[in-house]
Amino acid sequence: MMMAPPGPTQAVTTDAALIREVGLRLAAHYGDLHWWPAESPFEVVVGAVLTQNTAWTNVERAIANLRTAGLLNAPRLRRTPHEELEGYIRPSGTYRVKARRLAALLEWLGDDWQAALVGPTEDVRRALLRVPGIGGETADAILLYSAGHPTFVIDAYTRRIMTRLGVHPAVDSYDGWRCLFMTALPANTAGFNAYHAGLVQLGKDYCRPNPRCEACPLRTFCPTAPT
DNA sequence: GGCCAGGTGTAAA
DNA sequence: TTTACACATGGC
Repeated sequence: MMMAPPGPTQAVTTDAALIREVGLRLAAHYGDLHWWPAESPFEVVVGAVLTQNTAWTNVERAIANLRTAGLLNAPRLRRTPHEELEGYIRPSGTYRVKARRLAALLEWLGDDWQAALVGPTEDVRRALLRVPGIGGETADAILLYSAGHPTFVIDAYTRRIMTRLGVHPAVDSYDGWRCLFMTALPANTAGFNAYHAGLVQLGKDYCRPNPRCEACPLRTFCPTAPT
């Protein structure tokens, strides 16, 4: 990966070392997060699709609708008429698109959805990515948070935080970012879970679009933060 | 009121 | 191959 030559005040380090250091600081600040705001593994699957380009609060309303209707299980949700499904998930936005994507995913998963996610991580991941509407982030969120596979989830928070920290992948793509993290960190489900959870929390608490650098636990080695 | 949110696929340039 | 756009609701 490309490295800028260290400036006079910048410690000599690699992106990988920086990523590991960020992980330590996130853990020190937030503790060992095990996280996805869902009550069951199947909710993770549904939520992963519904949260595409959408605030989580809107996803919660949609999931609440499905829960009230008793549809938070694969066999029932899979057999729900399409227009009815659209109605339930409407609060999550882009609901026609998401209803179609959810239906395609449920169809691929089948009634025994957990069985469909068993196998070598990269094999299952490739299969998920062939489902229309399931891209890298959605696939990795399902694999990590619902099925316990050791894969790293890249999202808008991850990119924003790391970019501000001066970390850039060799290739600025989803897989480029994922490769950077998977290379830098030991392949460990709980570790990936806690790290990503910490990034999201940091992105909400401090590293917002308008950042609150003063109290950020990463400010001391973030080149973007005012000194 | 306008901007944006834990993306993805498609169609123009 | 890169860039732009559609999808759409609700919170700030």
